[in-house]
Amino acid sequence: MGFNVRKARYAQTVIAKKVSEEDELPRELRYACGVDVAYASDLAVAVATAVNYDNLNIVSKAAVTLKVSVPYIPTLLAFREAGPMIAAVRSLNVKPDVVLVDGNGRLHPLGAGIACQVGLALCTTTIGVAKKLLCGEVGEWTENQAPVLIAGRVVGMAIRLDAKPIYVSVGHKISLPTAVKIVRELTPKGRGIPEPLRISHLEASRIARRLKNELFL
DNA sequence: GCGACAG
DNA sequence: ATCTTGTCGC
Repeated sequence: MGFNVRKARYAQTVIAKKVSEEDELPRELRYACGVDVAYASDLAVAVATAVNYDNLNIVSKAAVTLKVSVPYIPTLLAFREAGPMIAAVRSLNVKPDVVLVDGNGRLHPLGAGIACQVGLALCTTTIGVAKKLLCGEVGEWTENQAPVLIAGRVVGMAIRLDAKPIYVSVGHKISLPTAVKIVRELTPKGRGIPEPLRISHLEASRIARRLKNELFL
């Protein structure tokens, strides 16, 4: 049972139409979450970290380990990592108001990155945060941010909180301006990435390394 | 056909 | 993403 690239691409065209770029967040944000995935051979370790929006203190952290068989194919990342990510967020003890996903949202060839897929599945507000540009061209920088365009359309924003820029895009139920604002508020000075994502990344890496040593993977 | 390509 | 120690720098 191999992975069907053609069907996956078709699914993305359907997903792209269902994404909402309207702000549908509560007035006051209480919990923000960050999800990331690390690997130990074919075992995907997804970690979701929920923090208090105001002080960034951790309120809940959940890890899920699942065997994955879908290969990593650029633009089709969601079919490999969305499942573990969704399971991790669902394992949290709190329901986050917004979920930051390690990867892109609308900043994708078909406007259906992993953040969109996770948002639709959880029916929650999501934001895509990538460390490297997948596609598109970076426009003119204004202050510390520049739009990312695909065929003249703004699909994301490159923002530099420190040295290297990160790429923010709409996942689901949020507008790009609001997404950028939230990413900035969740990124402490000196860190170049939102705190809940940084914590999830470190935790997932630690767990993956433990699995390799203990299970000889 | 050629080159690029989130994690 | 992962394979990998020490080392240069703030």
